[in-house]
Amino acid sequence: MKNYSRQREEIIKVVKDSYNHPTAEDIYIIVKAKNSSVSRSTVYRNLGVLVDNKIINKISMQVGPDRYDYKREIHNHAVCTKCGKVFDFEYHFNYDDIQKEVKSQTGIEISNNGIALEGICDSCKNNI
Amino acid sequence: MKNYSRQREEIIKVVKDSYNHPTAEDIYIIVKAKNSSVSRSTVYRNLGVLVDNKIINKISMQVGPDRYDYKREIHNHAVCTKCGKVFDFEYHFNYDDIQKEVKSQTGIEISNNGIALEGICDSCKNNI
DNA sequence: TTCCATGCAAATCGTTTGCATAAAC
DNA sequence: GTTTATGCAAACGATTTGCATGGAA
Repeated sequence: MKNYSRQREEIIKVVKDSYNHPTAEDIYIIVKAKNSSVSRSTVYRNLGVLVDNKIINKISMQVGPDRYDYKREIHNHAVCTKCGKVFDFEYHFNYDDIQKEVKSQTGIEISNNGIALEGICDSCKNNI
Repeated sequence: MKNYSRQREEIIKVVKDSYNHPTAEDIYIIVKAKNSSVSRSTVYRNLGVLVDNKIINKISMQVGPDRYDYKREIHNHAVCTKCGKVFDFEYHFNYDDIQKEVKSQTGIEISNNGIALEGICDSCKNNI
């Protein structure tokens, strides 16, 4: 990350303070509401930079726009493939062992971000 | 799934015969090449139906279009977040226990599709 | 003869890009 | 003063939709 900018600071703060896996648009709205001017492209550009610098995670979705998550302790995600809601959950995966296995079988060096699983949430299951 | 159609049959066959996690566009090209006429919308519509009917899986990507995978034995995916390539790998996760934990912590009923992990593949790591 | 699926083109959604201006260092 | 970031609007890629037509039960 090169130059400081007010916008970038604001964006980081918003993601850090959001515990609900906001979308780029969510973040844009919140930053604007704080009477700080930003443009959508600045939000997208900075989210990209922050992901590259491993300050935040990007969660890609089966439905709807991508979501972002500030990196704290490792935790896992359960994503609803109907409505796109994201929940955190705890589970003791053996990350080191998994990492080693994946590396040897596929060559992929997995990022230690927790594991994302998919399914259908309660309210989606009932509202059909 | 309601009515049979030649196009749907072709699409299923193509996904079943592809072991490289094709995109909707890939599938469209292949079906057309078999001199069967299809439109892109038919491909997208049928892929949606097939996912809903749990005949195929949809893999959502951090980069590039979604990919599809015919459902066979359970296996896991390792996805490169730079180039979007998808690799299969084997690992003995305790799916039942994970499923139970996720359900009780989040309310999400996870689909038994294997687990997808993300990272950077060998060739992307070297080409920077 | 009703219902469902197709094909086309237009529309939509999320995101990226080019370019001129402004701010950081 | 050179580099890097911004804002705007336009472009883009992937996917969805409306509507008229064709095929299946």
